[in-house]
Order: sequence, then structure tokens, then C-alpha cells
Amino acid sequence: MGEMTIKDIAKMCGVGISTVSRAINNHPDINPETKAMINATIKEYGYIPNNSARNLKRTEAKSIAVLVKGISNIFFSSMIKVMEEEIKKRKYTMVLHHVEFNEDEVDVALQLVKEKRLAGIIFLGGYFHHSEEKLKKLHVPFVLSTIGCPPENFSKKGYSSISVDDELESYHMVTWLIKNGHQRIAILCAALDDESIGKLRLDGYLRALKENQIEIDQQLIRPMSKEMEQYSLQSGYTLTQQLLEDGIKCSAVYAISDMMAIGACKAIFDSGKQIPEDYSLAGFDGTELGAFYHPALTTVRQPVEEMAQATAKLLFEVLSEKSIHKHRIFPAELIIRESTRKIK
Amino acid sequence: MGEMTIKDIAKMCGVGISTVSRAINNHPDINPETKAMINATIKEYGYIPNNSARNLKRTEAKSIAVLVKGISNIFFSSMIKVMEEEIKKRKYTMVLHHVEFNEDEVDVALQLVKEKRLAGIIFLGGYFHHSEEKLKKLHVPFVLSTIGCPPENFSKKGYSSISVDDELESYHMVTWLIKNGHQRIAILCAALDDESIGKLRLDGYLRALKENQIEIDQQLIRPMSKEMEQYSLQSGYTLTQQLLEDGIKCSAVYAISDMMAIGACKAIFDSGKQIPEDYSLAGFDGTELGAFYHPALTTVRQPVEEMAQATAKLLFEVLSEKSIHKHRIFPAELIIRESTRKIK
DNA sequence: TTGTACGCGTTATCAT
DNA sequence: ATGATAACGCGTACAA
Repeated sequence: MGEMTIKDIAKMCGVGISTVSRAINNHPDINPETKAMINATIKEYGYIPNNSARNLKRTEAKSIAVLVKGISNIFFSSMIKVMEEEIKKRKYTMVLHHVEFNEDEVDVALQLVKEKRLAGIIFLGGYFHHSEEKLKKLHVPFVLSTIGCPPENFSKKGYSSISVDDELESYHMVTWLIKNGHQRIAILCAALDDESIGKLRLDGYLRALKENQIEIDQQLIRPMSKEMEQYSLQSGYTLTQQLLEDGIKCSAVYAISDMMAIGACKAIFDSGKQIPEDYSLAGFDGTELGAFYHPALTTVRQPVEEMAQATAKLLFEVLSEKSIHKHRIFPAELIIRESTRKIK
Repeated sequence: MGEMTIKDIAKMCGVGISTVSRAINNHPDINPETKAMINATIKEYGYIPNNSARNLKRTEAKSIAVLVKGISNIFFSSMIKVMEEEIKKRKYTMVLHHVEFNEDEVDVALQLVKEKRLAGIIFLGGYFHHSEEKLKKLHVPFVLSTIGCPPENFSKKGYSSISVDDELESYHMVTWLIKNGHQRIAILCAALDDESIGKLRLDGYLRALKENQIEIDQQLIRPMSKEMEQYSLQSGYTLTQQLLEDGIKCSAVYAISDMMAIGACKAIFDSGKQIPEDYSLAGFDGTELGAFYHPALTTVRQPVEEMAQATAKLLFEVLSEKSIHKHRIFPAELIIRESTRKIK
């Protein structure tokens, strides 16, 4: 069981512990020759420093945690890649962590701050209704990236945020559908008590209808239930299947995520109907998958790469005290592809 | 910066450190009243034990690491869920970690063993060509789950494994295509120096052709290049686009992953052709996405849930010393859906 | 049942 | 440039 420690290496090299430590951590005060010698033996014996001990002792760990909400959330994978690059570029380490929909991301963050001596945190996706009290315990700067509703009760000075205007972009999408002749538009949305992007996207839908004097039909509003896997293929499928079974008339279906939109498409195909001939279908997010689907999905593209880059930038600006916390809203882009058409 | 420690809690409660420790870790030797009192103050002040310190001290941490190869690998997400349940059921903690395609999973594992005092490791997906020497340093039991080529040089007694017979199942798929009249079958496969599932699936393809006296046409073999994101939508698209541009005649395209198959479909649609009328298309994996695609993908379904369960079971059997290392191969299932058809 | 004291493996501080 | 030693926060053997 005898795992090797820094002591063993020190003995083998005939030097003191601190010298080995210096070699490992690239400290300046060390003879290049001894350093090379030590590194050679480290390599030879495959010694690996114990991270727990390091974190325990270290004052500053130069690491940033990225907490992603929803494990299979494919939407974030390209963002994570960009963030990793940005973080590495600045000689920091990225600690990636997935948080389930039913877990509390702030609790996880609190844990990690203690364990890893984080320099900062990036929260990616999900809701965000946490008490100010709890957030204050997070003694490191953090930024909320692509999170719908920043906590209104918490001072905006306490964190940075990056997002699109979900309400507005959703409004754009629905307005565009209306302009293309659609009057009866079903929406596949989040549970009605949602307080995050789900609510905002629904709000945009409602506003677009209202401004165009289209009466709101509750039958066309199809919220996910809590039991469904949120924003998933299957939830989109089930919701649309029920919509069709209920015999609700509509010419377009608007899903608040691309994954749900694909599920919706399948349900429509399975019922023997065509897209966009019988139903127009729109999604939200602008995922790669939507572009590869057949028919290619009309959707709202969030500029994920730019947003990821900006997220890292904001965080590091706060870290280097060059800047205070900021809140940036990115414009999204309506991408019209094959799954929608003009009617009448 | 004064983060709270166990000492502070002890002082506040007017008890010793060890008593607090006992309360936290549910030790038996403690007065229920003092325990309740301590827990109350812990909650009140939001004290969180430092995990680094705990890991440093603890001999056995009751945690299992799951190392997943390829961050956006959607194929594994359902397996991970099952594994988490199984691990929690046995009062262990799951530590999930993603490993990039260019990272060395054993190095990561070595790190984690030191840092987290792991009880065991599950490697999920990817290649596996590691030196026996390195694997021996991994002093904890591990199981290779859905990994193509277990290291032949390393004694099978040193680890457990769970997989399907990739060569055989691939052979089944291609044989079925041949039985349905396809003679010229293109394969979208891994780089030719691949030594893992990629190679095995290609081997199955080659054997099926050979047994049916179909000449192997190198033009029909389309390996991913190293620069492509492996097994991705885009790689499937690019490979198929090149195939079509090269004017290679074929009636079926067989992609060694569902994601690549979907990319291939898109390339065919974009060229103005239809599936399955002009080309039959087959995938591999049996992902949810393949079922939701339009047309629904013909594919090889790996019994992921059962395999995940078996993975956990094998590991815990070794941990409890009820059993030695085993190697289980699961049968996969040919799922015929809409993307393929009989010709001639 | 409870408290004291030591050590886990490392880094930081201070000598040398 | 290098080495000894004191923390870091916690679990646990042992004493009380």
C-alpha cells in the first residue's frame, strides 16, 4: 500500500523536503541541476503529489470551478471547451463539475471552495433562486452564465452575469412565426412555476401574442411536468403527442429548447404528418444537433462561443481587480431553416 | 477570510473537537443530545467540513470514481445515471470525471486515487492501451466498461470488464445489410491506427464482406482523421460528403456510431438524395437520439442499463472480496428501423 | 461519553 | 540555494 510521498523523494535524492517542493512547484530559488535531478527521480518512480494535502496547505490554488446544471445538457459542451481554453490561457486550472437538476449548485460551490481553494466560480445554466445569505458565504467572485433569472433580491454588485434576453428573443421567434401567418402556435414550455429561462421564454411568447391581438389559448400552452426529464427529447415527444391526441388545432409548435423540438418533430412524424407542410416547428438554443436534424431546425441561436469567452473575461477582470462586476446581455440570432414555413 | 473550522464549532458548543467529529461522522459513541446540539450549531453557522483535510486523514473514503472518455459523449449519460444509483444504493459516493480524448485516463485515475482515497474505479469508454506497469500502480480495483480492447498484455486477473462483442455485433449489422441486398457498403470508421472499438467494428465489417465473397474496396472505407472531433456529428457529415463528392457508388452507409450516422444522413439529404430510398444508413450504439431521428436510425443497441448495473455489481463484488475479477460480454441487439431498406 | 494530542502530505516561513 | 519546522483541518488512538 505504501504510496510514495514527497519525503521518499527527498530521501532518494538526498535533499530536503522543501527542495523537492520547490522543484515541483517551479519556484525560482533552486539550482537548475538539482531541479533536473529531482524531476528525473520523480518521473522514474512515478511519484504523484497528493492533491488533498496541497489544497489543504495552499493559500491560492489558481483554479476556477465551472458548475454545469444538468449532466446531459449537450448545449453547454461547446461553451465548456471555450472556457477551458480561456482559463488555461491565463495559467489557471478548470475544475468541471456537473450538478443535477435537483441538486443545489450553491451548496456544491460552497463545498468546492473549501476543498479546492477556488479563485472563482462559473455557474452555467439552470435556475438561480438562492438566498443572498448563502451567496455571501461564497467568498470568491462568481459569474452566472446563460442563467435566466439572476436573483433579484441579491445586489447586482455581488456577481457578474452573461446571458441573452430570453424574453426578448423568444418574443422575436414567436413574432416571426406570426408574421409568417401562424395564429395558433403551441408552446412546449417549462413547468408553470418555473422562475428561470423557462418563464422568460414563455413570457416572450405571451407578449408576442398579445401585441398581435391573438387570444391566448391555454390549450396551446404545454408545460413539462416535474416527472419528465427537463428539456429532453422525450419530454418534447410526450408533450406533442398529448397535444395531438387532444385534437388541439394549431399550425406551429414552438419548443423552448432544441432537444424538445426534435422530440416534437418525431411525435408529429409518428402521427403521419409532415414538417413543415402540416406543422411548422421552432426550437431555441441553436445547438449543433438542430442544424443536423432533418428537416433542419428553425431556432434561436445563442452566441455560445462569444458568451463563453465573455464569461471567462468578466471573471478574470474581477479577479485581477481591474474591474467590478458587470452584467452583459448578448443578442441572439433568429436562424430560419427548414422546419418552418409561411402559411396562407 | 476566516472560514470556519471544526475547532470553531467545538468552541462554540463548548465541547472537544473529537465530539464534533463524531457528530459529523455519525459515530456511535456520542450522547444523542450533544449530537443534536452540535448539528444545530453546524447548521446555524453553515459550517462545511474541509474535504481536503478529510481525504488526507481518512483511510477509506467509500467513494468510486467514474472516468468517462469524451465529454460530450451522450451515449454514456444513461449509464452514468444507473451507476450513480447503484453506487448510492451501497452507501458509496460517486465521483464523476470526464477525460478528454487526448488525456490519459490512467494518469487522471492515479491522481484521483491519491486525492480522494478511492475504493474503486470505473473506466467508461475510450481506448485502453496502457502499460501493465502503470496499471499496477493503481492499487484499487477497477473495471473497464464498454471499452473495446482490454490490454492484452495485462493479466485479465487484474481487472474486470464489461462490454459487447464489438467485432461480432458489427459483423451482424453488416451481414444483415448484405442479406438485404447491399453489396457496396461504405463504412465510416475510426482512424486506421485505432486499437479499440473502432478497430473491432471495422474488423466485423471486413469479416462480413469476406464471408460473403464481397471484394473489399478501399474507397468505401472512410476513416476519421485525427483532427476531427471523434465520433461526432460533424465527422460523420464530412466523411459522407467526401464519399459523395468522390463519386463512389454504394447503396448503404454504415457509421460506427449513431452520432456519425446522423451526420451522414444530413450529408446525404444535403446532396438531394433520400434515405432509405437512395441510401440505406446504419449506425451503432442504440442511442436515444437515433430513435428520435427522422428517419429513425437502424442501429445496434447496446444494453446500456444492464451493462451499467453489471459494471457496478462486478466492482462491488471485488470490493467485498466475494468474487475475483470477471469479464462479461453482453449481447447487443440489431434494431431495424426506418433508415435502411431491402434492395433489388 | 468526552477531550487531548498526534499525524496525514504538503507548502510557507524562517533560518542557515 | 537549501534544510528544518510550523502550520493547514481533520480523524482517531488513547487517556480520562
